[in-house]
Amino acid sequence: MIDQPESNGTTLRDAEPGILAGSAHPLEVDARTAESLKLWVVLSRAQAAVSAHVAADVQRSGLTLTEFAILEALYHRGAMLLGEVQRRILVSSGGITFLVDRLVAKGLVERQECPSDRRARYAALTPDGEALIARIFPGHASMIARAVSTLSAEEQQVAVKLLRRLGRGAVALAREDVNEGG
Amino acid sequence: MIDQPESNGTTLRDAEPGILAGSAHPLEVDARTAESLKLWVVLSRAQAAVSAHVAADVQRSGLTLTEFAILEALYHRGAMLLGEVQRRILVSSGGITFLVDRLVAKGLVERQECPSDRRARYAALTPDGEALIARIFPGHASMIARAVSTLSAEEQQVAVKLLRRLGRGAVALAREDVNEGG
DNA sequence: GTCATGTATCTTAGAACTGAGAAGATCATG
DNA sequence: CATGATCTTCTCAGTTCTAAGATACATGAC
Repeated sequence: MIDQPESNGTTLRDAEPGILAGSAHPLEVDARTAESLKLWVVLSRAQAAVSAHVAADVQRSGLTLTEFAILEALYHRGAMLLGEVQRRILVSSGGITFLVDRLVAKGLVERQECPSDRRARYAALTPDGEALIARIFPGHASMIARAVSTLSAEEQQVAVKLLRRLGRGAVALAREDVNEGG
Repeated sequence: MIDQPESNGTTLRDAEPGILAGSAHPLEVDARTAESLKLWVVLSRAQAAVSAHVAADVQRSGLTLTEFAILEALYHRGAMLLGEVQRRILVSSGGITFLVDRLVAKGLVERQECPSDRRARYAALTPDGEALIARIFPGHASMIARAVSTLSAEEQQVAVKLLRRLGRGAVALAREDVNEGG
């Protein structure tokens, strides 16, 4: 976590990427591009702000955000191949090995062989892991609800629609680039 | 970056936190909370997806995202105290020392004494640093505009308003918690 | 069969941080 | 001016993760 969490009340203050009036440099982009830059900034800051809440909550159970994401995925989806978990929580292949190792050491997760493919392994919750996630998930959920409660239910629905489209669009664009560039 | 970027076309696929139909467990939260959880998931995924574009772009100049954020802040705001930069780009106090050291080693940034407070140091762009950021910023800006172009200009404005309020609200809530808890 | 290619996980080195605390400077107060 | 509280940066050990390659298995063409 970032230290000096309050200092002078300007932590996480509004972005104002400096492109606007009062900048040390003249305007360099048109208004439309400026709005896109602002979107990128507020998107990152909102995510960081909510993430700080979630991380603090999860940390009280002795878990990192990423560890919790794995437990939650296994809880709600059942056992999954390591590669599936990896793509779902967006870490590298080395990262998923590292994380599952750590959860195994904590006794929360176990590896299981895959009968149809001897390269692959399942990750599955142990009884301890299932008990832990079942115990903390409800509080976790209401904690998130509180963290985003600045938006009304209707506004949250609008935000979900826009963000889902934004995310999907960015992923699709990245795939296009890969296909054209490679 | 995460490897296996395409594999089976389901990377970054839609979240569906597993709380809905077909889950291995019964519904555990009400619809309102489920929508908040979904907001948290799509927020994180959208941020990650756009961030991947930005990081790839910036990496072509031999910079990390965080290094670029520092250069951009100094470019648009002029020299800043290390603590100001730290709060602006959201890293730890150790992190800002580390990052500025690295930018100094690259010849892009220099430290300057603060005449009114001998504890403090300014970070300022060197001519090389200024030339670099001036050269890459326009392309960077249009690259971001492209990454978020799935949303129309009007939708981007709506998203900015909602995300700004969401971020501010979450930060305010965190401060409340600190004041009550400490 | 066997060869080439692709896939799934693991290993390793090291990059990019965080967190705790030290050291020095400043500020507020009596 | 003391004295203590608070900043500001820096140090350093440790954590979390990435990238690249290794290993082992699978799959399809021949």
